[in-house]
Amino acid sequence: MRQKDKVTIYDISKRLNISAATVSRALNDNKRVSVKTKEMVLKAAKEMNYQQNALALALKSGKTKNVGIVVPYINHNFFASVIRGIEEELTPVGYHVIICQTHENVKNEASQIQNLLNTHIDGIFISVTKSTQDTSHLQLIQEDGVPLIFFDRKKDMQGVSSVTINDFQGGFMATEHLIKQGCRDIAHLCVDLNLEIYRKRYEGYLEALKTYNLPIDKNLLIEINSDLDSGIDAVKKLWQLPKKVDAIFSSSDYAALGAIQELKNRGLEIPKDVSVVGFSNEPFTQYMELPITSIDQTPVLMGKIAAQVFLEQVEEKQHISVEKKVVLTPELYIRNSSKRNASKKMETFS
Amino acid sequence: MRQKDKVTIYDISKRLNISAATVSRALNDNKRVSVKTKEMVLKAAKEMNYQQNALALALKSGKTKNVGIVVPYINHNFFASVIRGIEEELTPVGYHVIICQTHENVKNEASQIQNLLNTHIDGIFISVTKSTQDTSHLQLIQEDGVPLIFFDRKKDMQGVSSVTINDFQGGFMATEHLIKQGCRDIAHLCVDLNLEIYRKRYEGYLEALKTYNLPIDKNLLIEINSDLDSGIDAVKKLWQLPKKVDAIFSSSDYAALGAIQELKNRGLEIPKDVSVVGFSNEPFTQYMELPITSIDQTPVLMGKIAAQVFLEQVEEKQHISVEKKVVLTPELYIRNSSKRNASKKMETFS
DNA sequence: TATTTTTTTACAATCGATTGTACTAAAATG
DNA sequence: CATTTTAGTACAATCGATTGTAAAAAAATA
Repeated sequence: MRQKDKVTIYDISKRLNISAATVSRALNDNKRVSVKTKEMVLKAAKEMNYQQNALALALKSGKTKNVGIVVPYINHNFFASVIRGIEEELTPVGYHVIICQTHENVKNEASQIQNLLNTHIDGIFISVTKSTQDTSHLQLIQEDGVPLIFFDRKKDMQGVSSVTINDFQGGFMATEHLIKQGCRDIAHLCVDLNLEIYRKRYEGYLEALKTYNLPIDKNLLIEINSDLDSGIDAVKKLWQLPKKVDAIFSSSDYAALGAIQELKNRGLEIPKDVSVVGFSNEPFTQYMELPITSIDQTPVLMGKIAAQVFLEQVEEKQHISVEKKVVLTPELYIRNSSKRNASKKMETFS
Repeated sequence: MRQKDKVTIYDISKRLNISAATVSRALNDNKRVSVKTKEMVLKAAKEMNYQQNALALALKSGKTKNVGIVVPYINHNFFASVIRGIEEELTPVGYHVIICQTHENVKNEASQIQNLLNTHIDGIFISVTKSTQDTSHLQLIQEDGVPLIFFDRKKDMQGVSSVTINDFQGGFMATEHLIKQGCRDIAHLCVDLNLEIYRKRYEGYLEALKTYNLPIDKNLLIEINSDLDSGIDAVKKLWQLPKKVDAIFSSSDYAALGAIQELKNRGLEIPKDVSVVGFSNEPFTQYMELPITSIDQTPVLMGKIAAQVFLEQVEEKQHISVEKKVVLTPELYIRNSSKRNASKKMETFS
């Protein structure tokens, strides 16, 4: 059976000697069709293995039952997990999910969006690139009347919903945890402060220090990229300072790992001499010999909530698309890289 | 501009006082339209910001420029990377990628496929679930005349192309490497031997032992799941044997990690006492304090090749869809978990 | 039985682009 | 100048499903 052999309502109508319109109405359980005819049509449809042509429907209705997801990288655990969450929520209600990646490039972002709009998508989920400043390509989505939902990395746009985590709280929790473990001189490795998510984590860190009456030392703020080498470099910089820190809170798990490696190289004991906390709860953090304490961003949940927000917006009959800002609470996973009480002897892995 | 405000060829035709057919032909650079008219139409189209309606085109042509990818889990590094490869290859030529995950459940697999076929997909890429035995849902794809391409986990079906890695060679390489490091009693942790990929790795392991005239001891074959605990259990079982092994080749990186942890718990030195090699080159293997030697499956490349095979098949004018079996060569990444020469002192991480 | 009301079904337009056929010009030929 | 050829354009059908309007058939009423 090739595509062209697909059964249509016309085939059914011919076989039953009724009009295609009646077949269509019968299939849609319209009251204008007699019960007898309905049964007849339904039976024939089943026998002939009729499948509704989604394209024709989409052309007529303007709804494709497809949504687009735009992320920097699809194979990063965080984004893949958000996508999974969205997918799990939308597939059961008949949507398909189209994935696009931008490689952190705004130009790609714009063209992917243009592409999606052209495909007549029913909605777009996006986590913007690090370099996205101008939002004109995002406004195109609004102008087309397509629901738009930000997750994690958002831009401030009127009428656009978003699902994020409370990065401020995450930063606070991480720092507070370190303080409660007895740490007093806590360094912070931060990624680009121009980005809201990283800035908020930094502000949370500051707030925790303030709350517990600890001094704030600007020298303990090190700017990094989100990679292993940055963590190594950061420790090298920190150890050039006269006063040595006894804890590091890194906005990146990768940098936290690099920091740990460099600290060990210098013969320091973790967490006894220096405690370390990361951010993102990347899978590897729990697999390490020395598992790393980290903040979990609940990405699957984030995806699910984003999907729910979308569905609400779509089903909103009155088109009063109220913007909705959902902020999820991050979770602290305490592991051996910061567990001072349990650190006399290194526990079994896991 | 709402959906309905989208500019159509009729809008252009009205403005220029010509027929829509001429506009269509002009836009498609048909020779039956004069150069003057073409220029006029192109100019108007640009001014009015005309965008071709992909749905109408799809309905007419039967081609949607969408492909489906079906995988067990989208947020597993391997699959996410293959998807990325496919996406990178197909997006530039105008395709969109629709992702479906099966959660290793055949029933989901069947319904996802049914869904995709219903959406008039131009092709389907699939890595089947572990439990997929019956292939009737896959045959539906063929019967619909939709190109089907297997990657990694395939089924033997006539006329269906596939892209896999040479698992036999991977098993051989891993084992040979251990032998060359001086190991003589090599255990193998294997996942379900009913699955071709795992069975081939096992066969590669056997072949390497044979090649180097090492005895084959069935007691050194331990069946595992692909997780950390399985690795721990495997070592416990192995250490109940009278003779202790000096190397472990695991078909799973996770189990390899578990094995390493258990070995360390027992006070054994790695790689001096026992060398360990994993499979898949999961990202965490290189981040460990003791980085793990592993076999890389080049997933991004696998995706790209799969996409190319698909494109060839689609562009095949004569519909002589020749089945094509591409087998990629795996790569061995040697790291400290098996590097005996360099193991007097543990090297810096990375 | 005649008329009105209700039920049921058919016709035709629509969504937007493509394409075979037909027709009207203009250019080329005798 | 008349006729043939060619270029350029218009008309209409098509893809498959939906839906407003009209018409036919059946049922209910006078």
